[in-house]
Amino acid sequence: MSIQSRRERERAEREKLIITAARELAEAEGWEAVTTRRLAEQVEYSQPVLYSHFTGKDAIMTAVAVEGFADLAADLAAARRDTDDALAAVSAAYLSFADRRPAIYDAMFSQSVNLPFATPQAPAALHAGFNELAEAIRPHAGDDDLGLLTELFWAALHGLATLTRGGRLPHEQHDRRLGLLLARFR
Amino acid sequence: MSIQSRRERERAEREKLIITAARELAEAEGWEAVTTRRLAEQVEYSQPVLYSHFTGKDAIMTAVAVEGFADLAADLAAARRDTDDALAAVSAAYLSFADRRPAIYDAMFSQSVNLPFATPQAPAALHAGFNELAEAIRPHAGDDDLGLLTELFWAALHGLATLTRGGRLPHEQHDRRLGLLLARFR
DNA sequence: CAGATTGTCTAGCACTGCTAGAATCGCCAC
DNA sequence: GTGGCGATTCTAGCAGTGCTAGACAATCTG
Repeated sequence: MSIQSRRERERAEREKLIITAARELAEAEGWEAVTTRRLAEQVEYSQPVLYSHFTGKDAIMTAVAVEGFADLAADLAAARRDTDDALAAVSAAYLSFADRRPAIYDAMFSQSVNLPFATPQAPAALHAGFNELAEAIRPHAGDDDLGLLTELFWAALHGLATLTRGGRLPHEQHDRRLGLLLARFR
Repeated sequence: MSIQSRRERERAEREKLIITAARELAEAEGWEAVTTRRLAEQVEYSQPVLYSHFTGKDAIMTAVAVEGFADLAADLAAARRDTDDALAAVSAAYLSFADRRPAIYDAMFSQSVNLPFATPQAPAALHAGFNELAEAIRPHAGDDDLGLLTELFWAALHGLATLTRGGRLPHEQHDRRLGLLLARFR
């Protein structure tokens, strides 16, 4: 019993190590630099070990994404707590997250399609983040369906984040663009 | 002179053939199925021929994207012409394009980062499409900067398109979400 | 028709994700 | 302690990727 639980603990630690290494490598050099070989070298194990923890590279990216949802939800919650203009603060925190951690943001919202999203089976942290957005919007929802309106607002933030990141929108007027969005939502 | 112009013509035709084959393959099976080998087989030449036309696979995707900008601009222009609610028509046309032709849409807005965007060097078709959006928005811009507002509206549409496509937003309430967006922009 | 040039292809490099089977390690009964 | 046994980990390799050097063939010129 004890010996088996130690093994499971070690296994869990190594799994965490893999996820962390993947995240750091992706943050430093982008996901295309995260190869199974480099990842294995980073955690000082051979490639096949990765496959005893995850079904494949996609699953590793998904695990990183799930971590990211928790981080994002925490950022949004903190932003909403420390201000009296919740909508502006939460929006800024969201865009800041996307800007500071583009690789994780990509894993969360642009890649790894295998995660359940708009269902109860979605990761709890994802619901938590969505709820932070929803609470920030609630005062401005009026008669509109809060869930739908939150989805729309999220989509707008996501569009700004991805288009800016991909060079489709210039960084310059970023704040004014956000200001326009906020004005249209209240 | 004549003989050289014939060669250049044949070369241009073959280049067009490559782009068309890449687009069709991507539309049928997604970009991950578009390998240089399959593409070469499709156009009935060997792989290195591709590299005498394009610097690499990215350049081929970019060429497909440029074609896509023209198609999208045409769709938006047609939508704006045949209606008296320009904003709704253009928005619906945009989302319809993203939904019907996801592979091309990805090439245009999610991949192939090498294209100049928010500069005069951007492809003419891109400016044309942007202008269609801007003209649809102009009546509702009020005192806001039309360019920035158009960028914002575009970002919102883009967010809706990509999140829906990636399974992040359920298809179901799609129309109501668009209705909310339109309501907030006029 | 010979020679030069242009164009094209064959073959191969270095890399990818992933896996079968060999080798090694750690635990347990004796 | 020590041998044996299972679980774990590694070495080696497969089939595929984008891309390219150098051999080959086709084409036009004098």
